[in-house]
Amino acid sequence: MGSLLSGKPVSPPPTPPAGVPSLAVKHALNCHRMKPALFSVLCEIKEKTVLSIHGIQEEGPPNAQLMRLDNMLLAEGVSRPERRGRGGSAAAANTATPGGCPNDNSLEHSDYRAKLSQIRQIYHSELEKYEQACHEFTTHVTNLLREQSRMRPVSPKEIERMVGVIHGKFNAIQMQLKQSTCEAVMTLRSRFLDARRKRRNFSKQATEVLNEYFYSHLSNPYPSEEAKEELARRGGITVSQVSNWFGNKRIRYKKNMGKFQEEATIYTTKMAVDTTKIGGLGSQASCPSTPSSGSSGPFPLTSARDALITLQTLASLRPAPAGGSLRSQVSLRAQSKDALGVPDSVLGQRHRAQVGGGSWECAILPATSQLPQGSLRGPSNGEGPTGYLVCCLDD
DNA sequence: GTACATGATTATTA
DNA sequence: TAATAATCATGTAC
Repeated sequence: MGSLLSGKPVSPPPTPPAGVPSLAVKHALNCHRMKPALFSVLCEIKEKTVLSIHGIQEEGPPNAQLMRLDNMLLAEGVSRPERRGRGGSAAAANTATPGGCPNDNSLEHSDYRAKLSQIRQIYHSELEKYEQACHEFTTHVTNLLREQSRMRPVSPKEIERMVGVIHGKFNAIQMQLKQSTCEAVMTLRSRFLDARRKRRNFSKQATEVLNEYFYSHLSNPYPSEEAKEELARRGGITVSQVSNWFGNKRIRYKKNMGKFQEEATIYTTKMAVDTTKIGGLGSQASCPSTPSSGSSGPFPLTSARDALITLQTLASLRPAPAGGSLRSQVSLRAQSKDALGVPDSVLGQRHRAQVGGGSWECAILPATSQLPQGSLRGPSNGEGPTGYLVCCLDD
């Protein structure tokens, strides 16, 4: 019960104005002769009211949702202050990147960590603001009640209860903050996981490595596990991605071979040139080994492959060691343009490569083209060839 | 916005 | 169990 203040007779304010009563009014109230009696009545009413409210607002069991939120924020590393190590989810993300491009993982992880850190900072900053506001407001209300206790019965218990109410209100705000923080973390996590599932085009190098293998093993484009591992290593992708790629490629190639003919020619010619560049000796130096090289099945030997093999064989030849302007020309197996299965667009495209002291020039030329003096080209196969694969070796 | 390319996923098959 | 075929979902060029 609040202490009774000595009252003196005073006339009550006729119609209290809105807002805080003036000092004169306060003084008049304090000095009113009826104040003690009025005060005791007020105290009785207060006591009943407080008890009833207290009964209603009795603290229930710990808020399960709040506990869940707290646990989650703790698990996500948001509740804890900024630290150097990875958060729980970030650590989990580090170990769960199947099929993703390893080259991008660190970037993705750092991005994830940066965003998580941002969320953590915002959370702690807001939390601090709320705590400060709560403290200020509690102090303000407490002081106000203490001051009011001079005019009306305000027990310490009531002040305590009011503080509890204020804390409850601020806790509700805090819970909203925690909830929105959890949502932000969840969104971030789902985006991160989606990003790992998201399709990304392979790098040019990876595509080239895979295509080179595919077109150089067109008769049997089924790389062994070792070959897959090698291709994965060279392309900076995973073995399963290599498997996926070959699965897709085989099907799409079979479905529409015409569409891939130009690509096949480009790669076979490129491969031939590359082979000569590295001084290949007939081996498929730039390609991982193939498990078998059968020519039957759904991928029959194509003319392009024939051409490649021939070129690779040619690569084993060397310019004449003797000085001078010896010009060696080598003929390839005769192939008509149609038999080669090349589109007109690649006719005439030349590819040069340095080999030792000389250079190769490979091209698929129209049958009618003027070849350099001494050049050899595939003899006519009697079917009216319209193009030849030609390779000249200069000294 | 649309069409096409392409990597990934899934159900089926040998 | 690996390959195939169909399909999904996203990237990219126009």
